[in-house]
Amino acid sequence: MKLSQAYIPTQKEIPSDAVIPSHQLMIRAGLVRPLAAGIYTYLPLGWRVMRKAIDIIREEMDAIGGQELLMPMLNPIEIWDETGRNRDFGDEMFRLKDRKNRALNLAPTHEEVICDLARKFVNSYKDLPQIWYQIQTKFRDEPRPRSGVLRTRQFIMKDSYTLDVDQEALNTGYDLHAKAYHSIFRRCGLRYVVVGAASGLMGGSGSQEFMAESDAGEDTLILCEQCGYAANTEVAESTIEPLETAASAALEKVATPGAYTIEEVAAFLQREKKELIKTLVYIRQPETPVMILLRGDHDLNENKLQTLLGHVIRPAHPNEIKQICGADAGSVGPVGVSQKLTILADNAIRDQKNMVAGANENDYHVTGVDIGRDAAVDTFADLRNASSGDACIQCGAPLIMTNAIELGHIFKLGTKYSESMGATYLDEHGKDRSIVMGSYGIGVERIVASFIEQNNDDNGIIWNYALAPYAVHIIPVNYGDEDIRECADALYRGFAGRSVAALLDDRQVSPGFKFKDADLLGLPLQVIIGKKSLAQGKVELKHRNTCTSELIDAGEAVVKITAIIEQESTQ
RNA sequence: CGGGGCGUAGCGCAGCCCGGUCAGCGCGCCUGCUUUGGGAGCAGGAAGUCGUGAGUUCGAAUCUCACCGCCCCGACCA
Repeated sequence: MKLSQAYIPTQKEIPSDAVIPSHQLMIRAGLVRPLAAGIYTYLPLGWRVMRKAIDIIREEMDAIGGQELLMPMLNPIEIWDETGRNRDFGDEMFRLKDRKNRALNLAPTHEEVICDLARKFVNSYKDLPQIWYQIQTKFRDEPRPRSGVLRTRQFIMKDSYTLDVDQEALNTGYDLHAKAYHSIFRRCGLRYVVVGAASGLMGGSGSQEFMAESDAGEDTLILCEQCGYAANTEVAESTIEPLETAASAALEKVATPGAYTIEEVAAFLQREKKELIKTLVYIRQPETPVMILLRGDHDLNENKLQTLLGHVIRPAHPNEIKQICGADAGSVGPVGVSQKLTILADNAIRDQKNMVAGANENDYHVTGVDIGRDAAVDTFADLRNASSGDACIQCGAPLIMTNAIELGHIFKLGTKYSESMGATYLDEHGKDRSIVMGSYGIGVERIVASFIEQNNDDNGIIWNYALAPYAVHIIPVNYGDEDIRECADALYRGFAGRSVAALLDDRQVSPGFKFKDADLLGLPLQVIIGKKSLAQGKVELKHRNTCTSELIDAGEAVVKITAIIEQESTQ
């Protein structure tokens, strides 16, 4: 491609509303343009990168026996009612009506359509297993689109689905996907980790996420560098050194005027935060109140609470707390509270003595609380967020926390969808059984954005060969100079003849302008053709990643560069 | 959905407090000449319903109200 004719709108200035590096660079390098909040156009250069990622995904999916298909993104709402997810997705699903007032939605994912296909066409165990996948646009009305293309309302996803006879067969399809995902992300050149995760709206018995380590990530991971334990904080566990057992003390009610938060109470009573009991009140839907006790320096993990209770939960409203406990949030606690209340406590406060809790009377706390003696705890469980410095549950080493971008997520769905939609097959004994399903997603934009987050410098993007929109950037310092132009054109033709994707900067702009643009676009190789070196029959070959350059014979440049690309592409 | 910020030329911004030659700057764009190894120089030029709508006022980019849009933090998030 010749830059003089290309639609690659680069810009020097950082767009004011882009905050993270990938977002800034994707706009500055002319990869994408926003149309509305969370909705982007992929410009020619950006789409070339997307296609390269898609090609890699397609190759690896085909390699595990996946069959590509394409499902409609416009769905009749009825299939979503069958599984209950029309309700569960809530406002996150785009809904619309057709001219006959029939309810439709834009698909946020495709389990329902897959299940509909499966129940129509899978009859026998002989039809299984199947791996079906597509690479297609998804729609989600995110409450808050953000971070450029990392969280958008319309995005491209590779989603695949396994259909199997039983759990064991599902495990095989699941493992194949894990293998394919490793190949995909490794080939893309991403630094990533695999973690245990929560299944959320998808349901099912297990899931793992493939996470790109990045400060821009919305997820937080707990990692053990010693034994490799890795989990999303949604589900991460840790062990805590119990506090050295303080001596039991008598209960004492003390006035704590104006002190409501853990920080305020700790400061007022001159106790450490971890000596306080953090008391929260939640409602197990529809209306059962539950009291949760945590150590003052710990945070509740709602995902764990929800899993424990097996119901949808929500924090109690202030007026509910007042009604249940007789005091406002900030002054409530387990001591002397109504016996009807279920009290759950985090493992970390089991057997702790001489702690401080709210007195269920505004502006009062009680000291000397002995959990075993004074709090009618129904169940102790792991309810807190694991945190950096906690001990690993596997090896005891200190855990670390890191932010990450969710690249892919693989789920063992089981029969949640096949049962509700009646997707069954006949087994060897002629018995009707539900198809066992798995579901597996990859966010294509997130591959691109994560790569840029992990591979950039002050001057711009640093592509690898796997994702680079073009492999070589030809930079004639002065395209108006006849010798330079002839050399540049010859290289350009030479690359075209060898199917090497090359970009030729044939614009009449200053050399500095071209260099800045080339570094911004970040193609792996730059061939710089200047008057001085060309007089010696040489051109300059510059590597974007190392910023090193060498002079090579102009006449051999095409052959030599083609060889370099072939060699480095396969590493 | 809570909290904060923003909306003025294609992009980045000033002007708003204190209403009245305030329609302005930089980059980009167009024309001409010069220039060609790190976002060139000179000269000339085009371009904005000041987000939208009401209101206050003799007069509104500026004050008031409502609405719309965008960004950030939180909630939420397969």
